[in-house]
Amino acid sequence: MPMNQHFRIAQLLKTQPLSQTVEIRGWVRTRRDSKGFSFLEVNDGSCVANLQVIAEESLPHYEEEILRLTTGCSVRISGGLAASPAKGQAVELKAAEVEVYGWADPETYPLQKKRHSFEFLREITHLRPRTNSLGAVARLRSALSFGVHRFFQEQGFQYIHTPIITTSDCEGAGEMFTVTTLDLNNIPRKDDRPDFGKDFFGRQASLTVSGQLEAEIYCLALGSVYTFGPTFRAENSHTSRHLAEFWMIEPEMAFCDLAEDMRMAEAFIKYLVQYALDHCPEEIELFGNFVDKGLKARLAAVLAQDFARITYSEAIDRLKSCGKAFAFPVAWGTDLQSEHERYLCEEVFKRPLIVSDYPKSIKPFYMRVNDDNATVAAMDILVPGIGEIIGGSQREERCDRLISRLAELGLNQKDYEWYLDLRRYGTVPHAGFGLGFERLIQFVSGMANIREVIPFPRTPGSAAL
RNA sequence: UCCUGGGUAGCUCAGUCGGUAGAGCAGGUGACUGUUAAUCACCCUGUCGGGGGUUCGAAUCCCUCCCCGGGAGCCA
Repeated sequence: MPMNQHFRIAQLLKTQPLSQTVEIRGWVRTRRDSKGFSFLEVNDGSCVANLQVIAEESLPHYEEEILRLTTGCSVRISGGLAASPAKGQAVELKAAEVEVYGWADPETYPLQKKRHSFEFLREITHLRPRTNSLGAVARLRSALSFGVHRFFQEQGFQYIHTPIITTSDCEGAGEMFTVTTLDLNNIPRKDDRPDFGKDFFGRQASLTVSGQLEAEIYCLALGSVYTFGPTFRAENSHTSRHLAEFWMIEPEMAFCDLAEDMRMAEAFIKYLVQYALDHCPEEIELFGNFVDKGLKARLAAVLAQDFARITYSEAIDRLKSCGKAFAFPVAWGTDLQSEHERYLCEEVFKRPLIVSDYPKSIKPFYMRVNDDNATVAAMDILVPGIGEIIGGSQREERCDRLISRLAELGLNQKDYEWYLDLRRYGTVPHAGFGLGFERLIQFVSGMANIREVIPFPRTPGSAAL
């Protein structure tokens, strides 16, 4: 029994302490009346299942209170747990006492005893976790968060808190949100531009788009590290897989090359899928039944097979020779388009796919240049239905190569001196990747829209609560 | 930002050729019932996204604005 003196329904259903007096606290999902008594379905958020409560008419306030209970009312109920005589549940609670904490006027309470569209539920951000599906997502998210930490802790990684407010731009990651305390009605200017010298930090600061560069610092001191925190992109993206605020996991490993990076990433995803199946079987069952019929088979397939692997150059050859007409032309040196990735991942390989060794011209400065001097040691992991879920690379550890890459890309070396120091002093081969946590939850749950897998989605034009 | 589909009852939607609106679910009342998406009967609910225009007459046609979904780009 937990410290707060009442049973959680999840535990109750698991242990089934028959003929004991127990007390539950939760919210009424539905009420059905029968001759002489009522059935109450109570959910306390601990699991998908409700507990069926039998409330006899002999209970005090039966007419005035119990017969008025509707979806959403909060209650405390104590009584004896008994085997249920009817099908549908193993046990039920014979109420001896029912106390109503709060009513929920059925005329105005938005949640009804029926299925709602996810679009509608998005409009009631503050009530949607009370539904079966969004509650299940919340539990899955919590479990997977813990699973992330467990994986890395088991592997000897250290958890690093990289800054949320940053003054370094992880080039190529996307548009940044500026953090400022300047008076927006009267912005000080210098040389016809805002004078960030007068701002809070004495320079322009932003919300982080990636903790990678900072994680490298600790990687090159502690060996293997990871970050897990909020990340912000000010892109005007209107899709089912982009958020302006999302959570990213970024491991960074010293003495590690791209091959090992890919092995680690594959093992990580498989670990989390297995973790979800082990710790959230009822939630996965629910998603499989109501959200995505093919979910369970797909997750099983992910665990059973190795991820497919292909280099960028091989991918280009494959796309060119497949005879399929694409809206965007296929040419070496240009980025793979969504349709190309989907074709390879969903039609050719039909499983997660790792594409590696992209042209250096389309990748950021920090990726390690391969011996061909044309490609870099980068990799993306694509999964069916979602697309890119991981992007990673071996980092350029050779100081002279890094300096020439900065110059090639027209970046100011002065801004990266600290980063270059990591190569000047005791440099080591190292690699890492970034996993979009919400995309992972989408993949594991089958939820089609990323706005359903984060409690409070932030997208262009929308930041409720 | 571009392409595309939408906005009608609390929710999900239908609405023909332009003639001021309907179903299912939810809700209310009653009946029945160890029920479990309960069942049956009856009842209630509308600024048809906003504004403008065409017309005798607009949910329907035209213009415009707002909002939402899906796709693309960008990426995780």
